[in-house]
Amino acid sequence: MGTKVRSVDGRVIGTRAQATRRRLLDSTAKLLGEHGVLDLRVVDITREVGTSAATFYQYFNDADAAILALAEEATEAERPLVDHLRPAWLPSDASARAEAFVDAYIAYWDEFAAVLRVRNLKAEEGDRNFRAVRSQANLLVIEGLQDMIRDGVDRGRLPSSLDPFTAAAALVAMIERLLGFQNEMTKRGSSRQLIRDTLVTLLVRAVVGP
Amino acid sequence: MGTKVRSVDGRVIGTRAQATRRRLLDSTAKLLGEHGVLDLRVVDITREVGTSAATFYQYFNDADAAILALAEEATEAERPLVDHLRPAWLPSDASARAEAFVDAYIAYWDEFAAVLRVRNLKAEEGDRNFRAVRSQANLLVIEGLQDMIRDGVDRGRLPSSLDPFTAAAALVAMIERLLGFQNEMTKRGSSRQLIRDTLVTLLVRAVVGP
DNA sequence: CGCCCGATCTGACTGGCCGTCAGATTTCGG
DNA sequence: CCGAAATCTGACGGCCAGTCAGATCGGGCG
Repeated sequence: MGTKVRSVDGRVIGTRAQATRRRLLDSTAKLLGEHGVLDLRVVDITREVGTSAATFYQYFNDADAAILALAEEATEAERPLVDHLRPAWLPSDASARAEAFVDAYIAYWDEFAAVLRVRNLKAEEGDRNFRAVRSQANLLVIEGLQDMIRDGVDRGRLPSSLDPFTAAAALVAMIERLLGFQNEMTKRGSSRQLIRDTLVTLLVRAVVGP
Repeated sequence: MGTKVRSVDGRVIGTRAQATRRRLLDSTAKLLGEHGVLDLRVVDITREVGTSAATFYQYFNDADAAILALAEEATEAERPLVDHLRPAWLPSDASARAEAFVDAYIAYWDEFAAVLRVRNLKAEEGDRNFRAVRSQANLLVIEGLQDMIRDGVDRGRLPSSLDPFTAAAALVAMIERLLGFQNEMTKRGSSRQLIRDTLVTLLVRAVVGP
Protein backbone atom coordinates (compact mmCIF):
# COMPACT_ATOMS: atom_id res chain seq x y z
CA MET A 1 0.00 0.00 0.00
CA GLY A 2 2.24 2.78 -1.24
CA THR A 3 -0.42 5.51 -1.08
CA LYS A 4 -0.22 7.73 1.98
CA VAL A 5 -3.28 8.56 3.95
CA ARG A 6 -4.62 11.96 3.01
CA SER A 7 -7.07 14.50 4.33
CA VAL A 8 -10.04 15.63 2.27
CA ASP A 9 -8.07 18.48 0.71
CA GLY A 10 -5.42 16.06 -0.53
CA ARG A 11 -2.69 16.84 1.93
CA VAL A 12 -0.60 13.93 3.24
CA ILE A 13 -1.25 13.84 6.98
CA GLY A 14 1.09 13.43 9.95
CA THR A 15 1.03 11.10 12.93
CA ARG A 16 -1.33 13.07 15.11
CA ALA A 17 -3.83 13.35 12.30
CA GLN A 18 -3.50 9.69 11.46
CA ALA A 19 -4.30 8.78 15.03
CA THR A 20 -7.40 10.97 14.93
CA ARG A 21 -8.49 9.45 11.66
CA ARG A 22 -8.05 5.98 13.08
CA ARG A 23 -10.10 6.79 16.16
CA LEU A 24 -12.84 8.11 13.91
CA LEU A 25 -12.81 4.90 11.88
CA ASP A 26 -12.89 2.72 15.00
CA SER A 27 -15.77 4.71 16.38
CA THR A 28 -17.62 4.40 13.07
CA ALA A 29 -17.17 0.64 13.08
CA LYS A 30 -18.33 0.40 16.66
CA LEU A 31 -21.48 2.45 16.13
CA LEU A 32 -22.21 0.58 12.92
CA GLY A 33 -22.14 -2.65 14.87
CA GLU A 34 -24.27 -1.32 17.68
CA HIS A 35 -27.00 0.54 15.86
CA GLY A 36 -26.78 -0.07 12.11
CA VAL A 37 -26.20 2.31 9.20
CA LEU A 38 -29.56 3.92 9.25
CA ASP A 39 -28.89 5.31 12.70
CA LEU A 40 -25.32 6.29 12.05
CA ARG A 41 -24.76 10.00 12.68
CA VAL A 42 -21.53 11.86 12.17
CA VAL A 43 -22.24 13.75 15.37
CA ASP A 44 -22.30 10.48 17.31
CA ILE A 45 -19.06 9.29 15.79
CA THR A 46 -17.26 12.44 16.82
CA ARG A 47 -18.91 12.58 20.23
CA GLU A 48 -17.60 9.08 20.88
CA VAL A 49 -14.10 10.18 19.98
CA GLY A 50 -14.43 13.41 21.92
CA THR A 51 -13.84 15.65 18.95
CA SER A 52 -15.97 17.91 16.79
CA ALA A 53 -17.91 17.15 13.64
CA ALA A 54 -15.71 19.54 11.70
CA THR A 55 -12.77 17.28 12.39
CA PHE A 56 -14.56 14.34 10.86
CA TYR A 57 -15.09 16.25 7.65
CA GLN A 58 -11.40 16.93 7.48
CA TYR A 59 -10.79 13.26 6.78
CA PHE A 60 -13.95 12.03 5.13
CA ASN A 61 -16.35 13.69 2.72
CA ASP A 62 -19.23 12.03 4.51
CA ALA A 63 -20.14 8.99 6.59
CA ASP A 64 -20.12 6.83 3.45
CA ALA A 65 -16.48 7.64 2.84
CA ALA A 66 -15.55 6.39 6.30
CA ILE A 67 -17.51 3.19 5.77
CA LEU A 68 -15.83 2.73 2.42
CA ALA A 69 -12.44 3.00 4.11
CA LEU A 70 -13.52 0.36 6.61
CA ALA A 71 -14.70 -1.86 3.76
CA GLU A 72 -11.28 -1.58 2.16
CA GLU A 73 -9.68 -2.66 5.40
CA ALA A 74 -12.06 -5.60 5.48
CA THR A 75 -10.90 -6.60 2.03
CA GLU A 76 -7.33 -6.69 3.25
CA ALA A 77 -8.37 -8.88 6.14
CA GLU A 78 -10.02 -11.28 3.73
CA ARG A 79 -6.83 -11.98 1.86
CA PRO A 80 -5.56 -14.78 4.18
CA LEU A 81 -8.72 -16.77 3.49
CA VAL A 82 -7.40 -17.57 0.06
CA ASP A 83 -4.65 -19.66 1.58
CA HIS A 84 -7.28 -22.27 2.35
CA LEU A 85 -8.04 -22.64 -1.34
CA ARG A 86 -4.56 -23.24 -2.71
CA PRO A 87 -3.35 -25.70 -3.63
CA ALA A 88 -6.61 -27.12 -4.93
CA TRP A 89 -8.52 -29.46 -2.63
CA LEU A 90 -8.12 -33.15 -3.35
CA PRO A 91 -10.97 -35.60 -2.94
CA SER A 92 -9.03 -37.05 -0.04
CA ASP A 93 -8.52 -33.87 1.96
CA ALA A 94 -11.44 -31.82 0.67
CA SER A 95 -13.55 -32.17 3.80
CA ALA A 96 -10.83 -31.09 6.16
CA ARG A 97 -9.74 -28.22 3.94
CA ALA A 98 -13.31 -27.06 3.42
CA GLU A 99 -13.86 -27.15 7.17
CA ALA A 100 -10.86 -24.99 7.81
CA PHE A 101 -11.98 -22.60 5.11
CA VAL A 102 -15.51 -22.31 6.42
CA ASP A 103 -14.28 -21.79 9.96
CA ALA A 104 -11.98 -19.02 8.81
CA TYR A 105 -14.78 -17.45 6.82
CA ILE A 106 -17.11 -17.55 9.81
CA ALA A 107 -14.50 -15.86 11.99
CA TYR A 108 -13.91 -13.27 9.32
CA TRP A 109 -17.59 -12.60 8.97
CA ASP A 110 -18.10 -12.30 12.69
CA GLU A 111 -15.52 -9.60 12.88
CA PHE A 112 -16.60 -7.48 9.95
CA ALA A 113 -20.31 -8.24 9.61
CA ALA A 114 -21.54 -4.72 10.23
CA VAL A 115 -19.29 -3.14 7.64
CA LEU A 116 -19.79 -5.89 5.08
CA ARG A 117 -23.55 -5.59 5.31
CA VAL A 118 -23.38 -1.93 4.43
CA ARG A 119 -20.82 -2.56 1.73
CA ASN A 120 -23.13 -5.10 0.14
CA LEU A 121 -26.17 -2.91 0.41
CA LYS A 122 -24.46 0.05 -1.18
CA ALA A 123 -22.96 -2.15 -3.87
CA GLU A 124 -26.35 -3.59 -4.72
CA GLU A 125 -27.90 -0.17 -4.74
CA GLY A 126 -25.44 0.70 -7.44
CA ASP A 127 -22.73 2.71 -5.71
CA ARG A 128 -19.63 2.48 -7.88
CA ASN A 129 -17.06 2.65 -5.13
CA PHE A 130 -18.68 0.02 -2.98
CA ARG A 131 -19.15 -2.20 -6.00
CA ALA A 132 -15.48 -2.01 -6.77
CA VAL A 133 -14.51 -2.90 -3.22
CA ARG A 134 -16.91 -5.79 -3.06
CA SER A 135 -15.84 -7.17 -6.41
CA GLN A 136 -12.24 -7.06 -5.37
CA ALA A 137 -12.94 -8.82 -2.10
CA ASN A 138 -15.15 -11.47 -3.60
CA LEU A 139 -12.84 -12.18 -6.48
CA LEU A 140 -10.13 -13.22 -4.06
CA VAL A 141 -12.21 -16.17 -2.95
CA ILE A 142 -14.13 -16.72 -6.14
CA GLU A 143 -11.02 -17.26 -8.20
CA GLY A 144 -9.81 -20.00 -5.88
CA LEU A 145 -13.10 -21.85 -6.03
CA GLN A 146 -13.46 -21.23 -9.73
CA ASP A 147 -10.21 -22.99 -10.51
CA MET A 148 -11.26 -26.08 -8.60
CA ILE A 149 -14.66 -26.16 -10.23
CA ARG A 150 -13.20 -25.75 -13.69
CA ASP A 151 -10.90 -28.63 -13.01
CA GLY A 152 -13.82 -30.74 -11.78
CA VAL A 153 -15.81 -29.96 -14.91
CA ASP A 154 -12.85 -30.72 -17.17
CA ARG A 155 -12.37 -34.08 -15.52
CA GLY A 156 -16.05 -34.91 -15.73
CA ARG A 157 -16.59 -35.01 -11.96
CA LEU A 158 -18.93 -32.03 -12.27
CA PRO A 159 -21.64 -31.39 -14.90
CA SER A 160 -20.70 -29.10 -17.75
CA SER A 161 -23.84 -27.07 -17.18
CA LEU A 162 -21.93 -25.54 -14.31
CA ASP A 163 -20.16 -22.34 -15.31
CA PRO A 164 -17.08 -22.23 -13.07
CA PHE A 165 -17.09 -18.52 -12.40
CA THR A 166 -20.81 -18.29 -11.82
CA ALA A 167 -20.90 -21.38 -9.64
CA ALA A 168 -18.01 -20.05 -7.56
CA ALA A 169 -19.86 -16.77 -7.13
CA ALA A 170 -22.95 -18.68 -6.11
CA LEU A 171 -21.03 -20.54 -3.43
CA VAL A 172 -19.53 -17.38 -2.05
CA ALA A 173 -22.99 -15.85 -2.07
CA MET A 174 -24.34 -18.82 -0.17
CA ILE A 175 -21.70 -18.74 2.51
CA GLU A 176 -21.87 -15.02 2.97
CA ARG A 177 -25.61 -14.88 3.15
CA LEU A 178 -26.12 -17.89 5.32
CA LEU A 179 -23.96 -16.35 7.98
CA GLY A 180 -26.29 -13.39 7.94
CA PHE A 181 -29.17 -15.79 8.62
CA GLN A 182 -27.44 -17.37 11.57
CA ASN A 183 -29.30 -15.77 14.42
CA GLU A 184 -32.66 -16.43 12.90
CA MET A 185 -31.83 -20.00 12.09
CA THR A 186 -30.66 -20.95 15.51
CA LYS A 187 -34.14 -20.10 16.66
CA ARG A 188 -35.47 -22.72 14.30
CA GLY A 189 -33.21 -25.51 15.42
CA SER A 190 -30.09 -24.91 13.38
CA SER A 191 -27.07 -24.76 15.60
CA ARG A 192 -23.90 -23.02 14.59
CA GLN A 193 -22.26 -26.38 14.34
CA LEU A 194 -24.98 -27.63 12.02
CA ILE A 195 -24.59 -24.58 9.84
CA ARG A 196 -20.89 -25.19 9.59
CA ASP A 197 -21.25 -28.84 8.69
CA THR A 198 -23.96 -28.27 6.14
CA LEU A 199 -22.00 -25.50 4.52
CA VAL A 200 -18.96 -27.75 4.34
CA THR A 201 -20.93 -30.57 2.77
CA LEU A 202 -22.54 -28.35 0.17
CA LEU A 203 -19.21 -26.76 -0.65
CA VAL A 204 -17.36 -30.03 -1.08
CA ARG A 205 -20.09 -31.49 -3.25
CA ALA A 206 -20.22 -28.43 -5.45
CA VAL A 207 -16.47 -28.06 -5.78
CA VAL A 208 -15.03 -31.56 -6.01
CA GLY A 209 -18.18 -33.55 -6.68
CA PRO A 210 -20.04 -36.14 -4.60
CA MET B 1 -56.27 -10.94 5.58
CA GLY B 2 -59.06 -9.96 7.90
CA THR B 3 -57.21 -7.05 9.53
CA LYS B 4 -58.31 -3.68 8.21
CA VAL B 5 -55.79 -1.04 7.34
CA ARG B 6 -55.41 1.47 10.14
CA SER B 7 -53.95 4.89 10.69
CA VAL B 8 -51.26 5.47 13.28
CA ASP B 9 -53.82 6.26 15.98
CA GLY B 10 -55.51 2.93 15.42
CA ARG B 11 -58.58 4.12 13.57
CA VAL B 12 -59.85 1.98 10.68
CA ILE B 13 -59.53 4.17 7.61
CA GLY B 14 -61.91 4.86 4.72
CA THR B 15 -61.45 4.75 0.97
CA ARG B 16 -59.94 8.17 0.50
CA ALA B 17 -57.38 7.53 3.21
CA GLN B 18 -56.60 4.10 1.80
CA ALA B 19 -55.90 5.62 -1.56
CA THR B 20 -53.57 8.15 0.02
CA ARG B 21 -51.79 5.47 1.96
CA ARG B 22 -51.33 3.42 -1.17
CA ARG B 23 -49.90 6.37 -3.07
CA LEU B 24 -47.46 6.92 -0.23
CA LEU B 25 -46.39 3.28 -0.35
CA ASP B 26 -45.97 3.34 -4.12
CA SER B 27 -43.91 6.49 -3.89
CA THR B 28 -41.78 4.94 -1.17
CA ALA B 29 -41.11 1.88 -3.31
CA LYS B 30 -40.26 4.03 -6.29
CA LEU B 31 -37.79 6.23 -4.42
CA LEU B 32 -36.29 3.20 -2.74
CA GLY B 33 -35.60 1.74 -6.16
CA GLU B 34 -34.18 4.97 -7.54
CA HIS B 35 -31.96 6.19 -4.75
CA GLY B 36 -31.67 3.55 -2.02
CA VAL B 37 -32.65 3.61 1.66
CA LEU B 38 -29.90 5.86 2.81
CA ASP B 39 -31.25 8.68 0.69
CA LEU B 40 -34.88 8.05 1.44
CA ARG B 41 -36.56 11.15 2.94
CA VAL B 42 -40.11 11.37 4.10
CA VAL B 43 -40.27 14.84 2.56
CA ASP B 44 -39.44 13.39 -0.85
CA ILE B 45 -42.05 10.69 -0.56
CA THR B 46 -44.77 13.19 0.17
CA ARG B 47 -43.54 15.69 -2.41
CA GLU B 48 -43.82 12.96 -5.00
CA VAL B 49 -47.41 12.29 -3.98
CA GLY B 50 -48.19 15.98 -3.74
CA THR B 51 -49.14 15.90 -0.11
CA SER B 52 -47.58 17.06 3.14
CA ALA B 53 -45.23 15.28 5.49
CA ALA B 54 -47.83 15.41 8.22
CA THR B 55 -50.06 13.19 6.11
CA PHE B 56 -47.35 10.57 5.90
CA TYR B 57 -47.12 10.40 9.68
CA GLN B 58 -50.82 9.79 9.85
CA TYR B 59 -50.27 6.36 8.31
CA PHE B 60 -46.75 5.40 9.29
CA ASN B 61 -44.75 6.03 12.42
CA ASP B 62 -41.67 6.58 10.29
CA ALA B 63 -40.12 5.64 6.98
CA ASP B 64 -39.25 2.21 8.35
CA ALA B 65 -42.88 1.45 8.98
CA ALA B 66 -43.71 2.13 5.35
CA ILE B 67 -40.89 -0.09 4.18
CA LEU B 68 -42.07 -2.80 6.54
CA ALA B 69 -45.50 -2.63 4.99
CA LEU B 70 -43.94 -2.98 1.55
CA ALA B 71 -41.93 -5.96 2.78
CA GLU B 72 -45.13 -7.61 3.95
CA GLU B 73 -46.63 -7.11 0.53
CA ALA B 74 -43.52 -8.68 -0.95
CA THR B 75 -44.04 -11.72 1.26
CA GLU B 76 -47.53 -12.13 -0.12
CA ALA B 77 -46.17 -11.94 -3.64
CA GLU B 78 -43.69 -14.68 -2.82
CA ARG B 79 -46.38 -17.18 -1.94
CA PRO B 80 -47.00 -18.43 -5.51
CA LEU B 81 -43.35 -19.46 -5.78
CA VAL B 82 -44.08 -22.37 -3.47
CA ASP B 83 -46.24 -23.95 -6.14
CA HIS B 84 -43.06 -24.81 -7.99
CA LEU B 85 -41.91 -26.93 -5.06
CA ARG B 86 -44.94 -29.13 -4.59
CA PRO B 87 -45.31 -31.93 -5.29
CA ALA B 88 -41.68 -32.83 -4.71
CA TRP B 89 -39.39 -32.83 -7.74
CA LEU B 90 -38.67 -36.23 -9.23
CA PRO B 91 -35.29 -37.11 -10.66
CA SER B 92 -36.98 -37.19 -14.05
CA ASP B 93 -38.54 -33.74 -13.98
CA ALA B 94 -36.23 -32.02 -11.52
CA SER B 95 -34.39 -29.94 -14.12
CA ALA B 96 -37.50 -28.57 -15.71
CA ARG B 97 -39.17 -27.87 -12.37
CA ALA B 98 -36.05 -26.24 -11.00
CA GLU B 99 -35.81 -24.06 -14.08
CA ALA B 100 -39.36 -22.87 -13.70
CA PHE B 101 -38.73 -22.19 -10.03
CA VAL B 102 -35.56 -20.22 -10.65
CA ASP B 103 -37.21 -18.21 -13.39
CA ALA B 104 -40.08 -17.35 -11.12
CA TYR B 105 -37.69 -16.43 -8.36
CA ILE B 106 -35.70 -14.17 -10.67
CA ALA B 107 -38.84 -12.39 -11.79
CA TYR B 108 -39.93 -12.00 -8.18
CA TRP B 109 -36.57 -10.62 -7.18
CA ASP B 110 -36.48 -8.18 -10.06
CA GLU B 111 -39.75 -6.71 -8.97
CA PHE B 112 -39.06 -6.37 -5.27
CA ALA B 113 -35.28 -6.08 -5.08
CA ALA B 114 -35.17 -2.63 -3.53
CA VAL B 115 -37.54 -3.49 -0.72
CA LEU B 116 -36.04 -6.91 -0.08
CA ARG B 117 -32.56 -5.47 0.23
CA VAL B 118 -33.70 -3.14 2.97
CA ARG B 119 -35.71 -5.87 4.63
CA ASN B 120 -32.65 -8.06 4.75
CA LEU B 121 -30.39 -5.34 6.00
CA LYS B 122 -32.73 -4.40 8.81
CA ALA B 123 -33.28 -8.04 9.68
CA GLU B 124 -29.57 -8.66 9.90
CA GLU B 125 -29.06 -5.55 11.93
CA GLY B 126 -31.43 -7.08 14.44
CA ASP B 127 -34.74 -5.32 13.87
CA ARG B 128 -37.42 -7.59 15.26
CA ASN B 129 -40.18 -6.68 12.85
CA PHE B 130 -38.08 -7.09 9.76
CA ARG B 131 -36.72 -10.36 11.08
CA ALA B 132 -40.20 -11.68 11.49
CA VAL B 133 -41.19 -10.69 7.98
CA ARG B 134 -38.09 -12.17 6.46
CA SER B 135 -38.43 -15.41 8.37
CA GLN B 136 -41.98 -15.78 7.24
CA ALA B 137 -41.10 -15.15 3.62
CA ASN B 138 -38.09 -17.42 3.61
CA LEU B 139 -39.85 -20.22 5.40
CA LEU B 140 -42.35 -20.48 2.58
CA VAL B 141 -39.63 -21.57 0.23
CA ILE B 142 -37.36 -23.23 2.74
CA GLU B 143 -39.99 -25.68 3.85
CA GLY B 144 -40.58 -26.87 0.32
CA LEU B 145 -36.89 -27.47 -0.28
CA GLN B 146 -36.41 -28.93 3.15
CA ASP B 147 -38.94 -31.67 2.52
CA MET B 148 -37.23 -32.71 -0.67
CA ILE B 149 -33.80 -32.71 0.94
CA ARG B 150 -35.03 -34.73 3.91
CA ASP B 151 -36.45 -37.26 1.52
CA GLY B 152 -33.18 -37.39 -0.39
CA VAL B 153 -31.22 -37.95 2.80
CA ASP B 154 -33.63 -40.66 3.98
CA ARG B 155 -33.27 -42.50 0.72
CA GLY B 156 -29.51 -42.20 0.74
CA ARG B 157 -29.29 -40.05 -2.37
CA LEU B 158 -27.88 -37.24 -0.25
CA PRO B 159 -25.25 -37.41 2.52
CA SER B 160 -26.54 -37.49 6.06
CA SER B 161 -24.17 -34.68 7.01
CA LEU B 162 -26.69 -32.42 5.31
CA ASP B 163 -29.20 -30.99 7.76
CA PRO B 164 -32.36 -30.56 5.68
CA PHE B 165 -33.48 -27.28 7.19
CA THR B 166 -30.05 -25.71 7.18
CA ALA B 167 -29.28 -26.88 3.68
CA ALA B 168 -32.58 -25.52 2.43
CA ALA B 169 -31.81 -22.19 4.06
CA ALA B 170 -28.40 -22.22 2.44
CA LEU B 171 -29.92 -22.74 -0.98
CA VAL B 172 -32.39 -19.93 -0.50
CA ALA B 173 -29.52 -17.75 0.67
CA MET B 174 -27.56 -18.64 -2.41
CA ILE B 175 -30.33 -17.84 -4.84
CA GLU B 176 -31.27 -14.63 -3.15
CA ARG B 177 -27.76 -13.36 -2.88
CA LEU B 178 -26.61 -14.35 -6.30
CA LEU B 179 -29.36 -12.30 -7.84
CA GLY B 180 -27.98 -9.33 -5.96
CA PHE B 181 -24.62 -10.00 -7.60
CA GLN B 182 -26.08 -10.10 -11.07
CA ASN B 183 -25.03 -6.73 -12.38
CA GLU B 184 -21.50 -7.10 -11.20
CA MET B 185 -21.18 -10.59 -12.58
CA THR B 186 -22.37 -9.78 -16.05
CA LYS B 187 -19.39 -7.46 -16.24
CA ARG B 188 -17.16 -10.44 -15.62
CA GLY B 189 -18.62 -12.66 -18.28
CA SER B 190 -21.55 -14.23 -16.53
CA SER B 191 -24.66 -13.75 -18.57
CA ARG B 192 -28.09 -13.84 -17.03
CA GLN B 193 -28.68 -17.09 -18.83
CA LEU B 194 -25.52 -18.57 -17.36
CA ILE B 195 -26.56 -17.50 -13.89
CA ARG B 196 -29.90 -19.18 -14.37
CA ASP B 197 -28.44 -22.43 -15.60
CA THR B 198 -25.77 -22.62 -12.94
CA LEU B 199 -28.31 -21.92 -10.24
CA VAL B 200 -30.55 -24.66 -11.60
CA THR B 201 -27.72 -27.16 -11.69
CA LEU B 202 -26.59 -26.40 -8.16
CA LEU B 203 -30.15 -26.56 -6.91
CA VAL B 204 -30.94 -29.89 -8.52
CA ARG B 205 -27.72 -31.45 -7.30
CA ALA B 206 -28.29 -30.25 -3.76
CA VAL B 207 -31.93 -31.21 -3.62
CA VAL B 208 -32.30 -34.47 -5.50
CA GLY B 209 -28.67 -35.52 -5.78
CA PRO B 210 -26.31 -35.85 -8.77
C1' DC C 1 14.37 28.53 26.26
C1' DG C 2 11.14 31.05 23.49
C1' DC C 3 9.49 32.07 18.90
C1' DC C 4 7.51 30.77 14.51
C1' DC C 5 4.93 28.35 11.13
C1' DG C 6 2.55 24.87 9.32
C1' DA C 7 -0.54 21.21 10.89
C1' DT C 8 -4.59 20.26 13.21
C1' DC C 9 -8.76 21.20 15.54
C1' DT C 10 -13.19 23.57 16.61
C1' DG C 11 -17.04 27.10 17.60
C1' DA C 12 -20.51 28.92 15.34
C1' DC C 13 -23.58 29.21 11.64
C1' DT C 14 -26.88 28.10 7.56
C1' DG C 15 -29.94 25.10 5.60
C1' DG C 16 -32.75 21.08 5.56
C1' DC C 17 -35.36 17.26 7.41
C1' DC C 18 -37.98 15.03 11.31
C1' DG C 19 -42.00 14.55 13.88
C1' DT C 20 -46.00 16.98 16.16
C1' DC C 21 -50.21 19.52 16.82
C1' DA C 22 -53.86 22.55 16.35
C1' DG C 23 -56.78 23.94 13.15
C1' DA C 24 -58.49 24.02 8.13
C1' DT C 25 -60.78 21.40 4.60
C1' DT C 26 -63.33 17.63 2.68
C1' DT C 27 -66.70 14.02 2.84
C1' DC C 28 -71.06 12.07 3.73
C1' DG C 29 -75.31 10.63 6.10
C1' DG C 30 -79.66 12.59 7.10
C1' DC D 1 -78.17 22.19 3.13
C1' DC D 2 -76.09 21.09 7.82
C1' DG D 3 -73.11 19.10 11.24
C1' DA D 4 -70.07 15.61 12.67
C1' DA D 5 -66.47 12.72 11.47
C1' DA D 6 -62.68 11.89 8.56
C1' DT D 7 -58.78 13.61 6.39
C1' DC D 8 -55.30 16.86 5.35
C1' DT D 9 -51.82 20.56 6.18
C1' DG D 10 -49.27 24.94 7.71
C1' DA D 11 -46.21 26.03 10.90
C1' DC D 12 -42.99 25.15 14.43
C1' DG D 13 -39.09 23.35 17.74
C1' DG D 14 -35.34 20.41 17.66
C1' DC D 15 -31.59 17.92 15.70
C1' DC D 16 -28.08 16.93 12.28
C1' DA D 17 -25.19 17.82 7.90
C1' DG D 18 -21.66 20.28 6.10
C1' DT D 19 -18.74 24.75 5.88
C1' DC D 20 -15.48 28.28 7.17
C1' DA D 21 -12.79 31.45 9.62
C1' DG D 22 -10.09 31.52 13.26
C1' DA D 23 -8.07 29.25 17.60
C1' DT D 24 -4.78 25.90 19.27
C1' DC D 25 -1.05 22.68 19.08
C1' DG D 26 3.60 20.77 18.39
C1' DG D 27 8.11 20.40 16.50
C1' DG D 28 12.18 22.70 14.66
C1' DC D 29 15.30 26.59 14.85
C1' DG D 30 18.06 30.46 16.48
